[in-house]
Amino acid sequence: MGHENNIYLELKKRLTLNEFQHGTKLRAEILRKEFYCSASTVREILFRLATQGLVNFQEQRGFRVPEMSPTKLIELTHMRILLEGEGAVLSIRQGGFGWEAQMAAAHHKLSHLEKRIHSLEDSSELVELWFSSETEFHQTLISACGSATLKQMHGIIYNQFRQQLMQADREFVFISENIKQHNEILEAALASDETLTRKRIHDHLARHLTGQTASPNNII
Amino acid sequence: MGHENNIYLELKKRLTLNEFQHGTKLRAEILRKEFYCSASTVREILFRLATQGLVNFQEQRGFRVPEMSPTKLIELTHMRILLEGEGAVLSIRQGGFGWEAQMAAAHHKLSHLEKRIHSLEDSSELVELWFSSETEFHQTLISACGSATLKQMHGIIYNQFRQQLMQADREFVFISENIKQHNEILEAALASDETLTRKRIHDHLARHLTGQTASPNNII
DNA sequence: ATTTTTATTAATTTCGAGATTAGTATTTAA
DNA sequence: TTAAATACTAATCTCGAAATTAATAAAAAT
Repeated sequence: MGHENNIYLELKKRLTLNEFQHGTKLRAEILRKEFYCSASTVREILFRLATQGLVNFQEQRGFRVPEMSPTKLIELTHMRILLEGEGAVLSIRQGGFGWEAQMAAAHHKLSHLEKRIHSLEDSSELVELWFSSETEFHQTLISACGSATLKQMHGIIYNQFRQQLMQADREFVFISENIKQHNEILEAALASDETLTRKRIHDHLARHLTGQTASPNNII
Repeated sequence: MGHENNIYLELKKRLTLNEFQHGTKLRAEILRKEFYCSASTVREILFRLATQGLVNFQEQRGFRVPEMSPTKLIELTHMRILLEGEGAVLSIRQGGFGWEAQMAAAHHKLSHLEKRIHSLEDSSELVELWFSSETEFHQTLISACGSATLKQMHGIIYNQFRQQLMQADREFVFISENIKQHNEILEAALASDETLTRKRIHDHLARHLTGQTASPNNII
């Protein structure tokens, strides 16, 4: 039926949403039962995910979900600042009105959600929704850069970033600082201020550069 | 024996050295004979290479070597400028004496080779050697940046860049402009001039931003 | 003559089993 | 008792063949 690609996407989604525990062994023989396919097919998929950095592979000892690593999170953050900064600047130059409208829309969605979450006691249901809205906001930011390659690279980095961050960041969703920062990025972008946009993307992500956000202490 | 990884590296090397023609179909059934392994093993490897962008995959119609695309080359060049610029600046800050020595060594090797090629009629034998020296020079440039992630991303981009460029650039190896540019990059880096290093990396690669170097006309 | 349908061929995709290797428990020797 | 050697178990890796799908050629219909 050729649904191998579906399995690939499903596994990728689970890995980026951190539905596996860090360090978990991913046995083809086990996963095959869940997806009703052969172990070879799963193995093929795991290799693909390994090339994207979402699973680790060691010869003769199989596949594992990568462990958390403060260093890695810092590196990924640095890459995000670099790629999103560049992508946003290019989008400002080439995006035009269409892009600006998309930015406004993406931010509106995200902002609305953040405010709702902020005023709720139990927001666990909305967190998943927030994740996808946050992704959309940052993707839209670079969407008009004109380079499929840059967007693809950013995708790889972003997914690994998510995987590293785990649920550690859930608390931050509540903090009004986050709402403010997304708003500031939007403002700078719509004002076509390239330098300021770069700075605000940096400031928004800077909290991950200290090696704090990935520490087990921060997990809810 | 677990030599699958060797096959992976061998194929990767061939793809980046452009030993296959652009657009060539890569049939697992054919390649398996060359490597004395099964078609499944080859298929697994081709999937891995596809994730790196070195081969294209289409569902139910197999694997192909990517076609040449001026647009793609421009995008890859842009990424190289971004990543190498950043990596070089970080290396300047953190590399110290050890890195400076490595830079000098890598440049010396490359420079020596370029001069020899420049004074020869038939340099086809040395071109392969030049390729690896050029790679080493640019890798050394970012080697002390302190980010394995950045280096890995750069590797992916660099390989695709090579693949796109094909033999189109062989002529340029002869041109003294190239020797000069490598020298200027070294000078700026050893002088710890971050802005100038960035500019010279840009200028060195800028000839690929016009959409000329990938055109079939330029092929020797 | 052109298009549509059907049969043939050649490719891709999936599978389960056999071969190999790692990990663990047991036995033997010092 | 500890260390080394051996036997056992459970995993990974490789393979060739069967099932599926695409590409092509031949036949039928408009």
